[in-house]
Amino acid sequence: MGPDRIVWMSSGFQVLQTSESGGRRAQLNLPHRTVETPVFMPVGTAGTVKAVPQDVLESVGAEIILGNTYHLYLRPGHEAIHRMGGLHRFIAWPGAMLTDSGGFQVYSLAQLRKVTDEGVRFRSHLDGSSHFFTPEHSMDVQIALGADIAMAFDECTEYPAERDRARESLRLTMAWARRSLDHFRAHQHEVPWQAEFPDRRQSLFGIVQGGMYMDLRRESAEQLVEMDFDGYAIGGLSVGEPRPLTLEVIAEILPLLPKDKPRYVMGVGYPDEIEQYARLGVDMMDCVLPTRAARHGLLFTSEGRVNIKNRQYAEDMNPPDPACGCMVCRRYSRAYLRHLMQAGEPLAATLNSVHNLAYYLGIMQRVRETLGKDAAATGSNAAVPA
RNA sequence: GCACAGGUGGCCGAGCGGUUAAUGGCAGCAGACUGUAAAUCUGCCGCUCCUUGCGAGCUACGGAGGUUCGAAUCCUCCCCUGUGCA
Repeated sequence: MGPDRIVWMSSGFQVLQTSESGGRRAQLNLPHRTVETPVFMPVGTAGTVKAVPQDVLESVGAEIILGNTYHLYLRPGHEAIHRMGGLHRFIAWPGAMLTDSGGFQVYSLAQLRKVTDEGVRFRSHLDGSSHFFTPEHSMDVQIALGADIAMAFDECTEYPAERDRARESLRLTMAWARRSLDHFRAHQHEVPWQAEFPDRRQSLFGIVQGGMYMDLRRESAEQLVEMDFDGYAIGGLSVGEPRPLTLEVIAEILPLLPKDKPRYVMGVGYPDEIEQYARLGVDMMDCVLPTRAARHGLLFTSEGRVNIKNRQYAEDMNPPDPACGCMVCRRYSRAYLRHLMQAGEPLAATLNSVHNLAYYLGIMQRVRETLGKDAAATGSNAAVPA
């Protein structure tokens, strides 16, 4: 049995082909560009995919990158960015962007925050100053930044979490999802580029939580679908749980999400994981791993992981990945990359990151090709009106 | 030549009579990293052996002696380095 030919259409999302395993080849039409999915999104928290210039991101095939509400609010400030024309213009990135809501920081900055129903009080990791984030505030910041996609303000539940804790955390996330959506709908026209693209609109995605409790997860998905977001994310994964469990949650929840809207698994993963999830029907993923690991000397290659700092590469004049055609592998040797790491040269971070991103994006490219070989013909960069 | 100050494990540098194979830092070796408080963090880092253990032995704080139950730490002589004065 070949892949079925059912095509799902929605405002900004066209599913071109769906495979037997559930994987979808689709196009996501966003205000700043059309993104081919399944897609991997490099993380650019503070307005930069660390160590990689924007033009290089483009040349390795990045179509959409992330920014972070919390970090950009603290510095340089969302209002300043709005005054400068929005995040795209500020960072000179004409492609698509997505901003995370700050929900992950509720998790990662656990030592620096206090959560109440109303919102979260953070102590800035930069200067210790106090800041109160509510769903409404997160929306205001994300609208001011003006990414193509904003995320609901959620609480990324830690692992392990007792059932009561996960339920309470989910209750908060669901209430915040409602408030996020209401505030977003009332203010989404205030994006900095609205005058430039009057017929395009920013999207808001809801985030499924529920810890590792499948019934809570299901409940979360159902409630979010009821609220009718532009897309749906599965959050709270890869926070330390066993990998089979991650897969179980994804496989269980994906079918509950609308087929005609993008599905995004947040914060994953290793190369084999993103391929696996994409073939299962995940349309979007993001992860700091390719860039962070790169800065730490870990390269992902067709031959597996290569810790380029290892002595064995000291005089290895082979390319980092012989099977890779990226601009780094075409030009530089393992020996040189190791030398740059050893010497603490900033170029090491750049070259390693470029390779890893090229590798990740190459994986997704291949997955897209095998999911729908004839999909490209329908491709178009025209944005679809709301 | 005289006067000070010094000579500590690959390097820098603590220790100044006993939990010292010797604090730290760097360098080195390896590991971790999953909606970025991360160019970070963790482990190892004198030699040998094994029953791999808060194991055994050996060697070590410029050199040689000495004092002491015990010395990198105190004393004597010698060698060397830096600074100042001749």
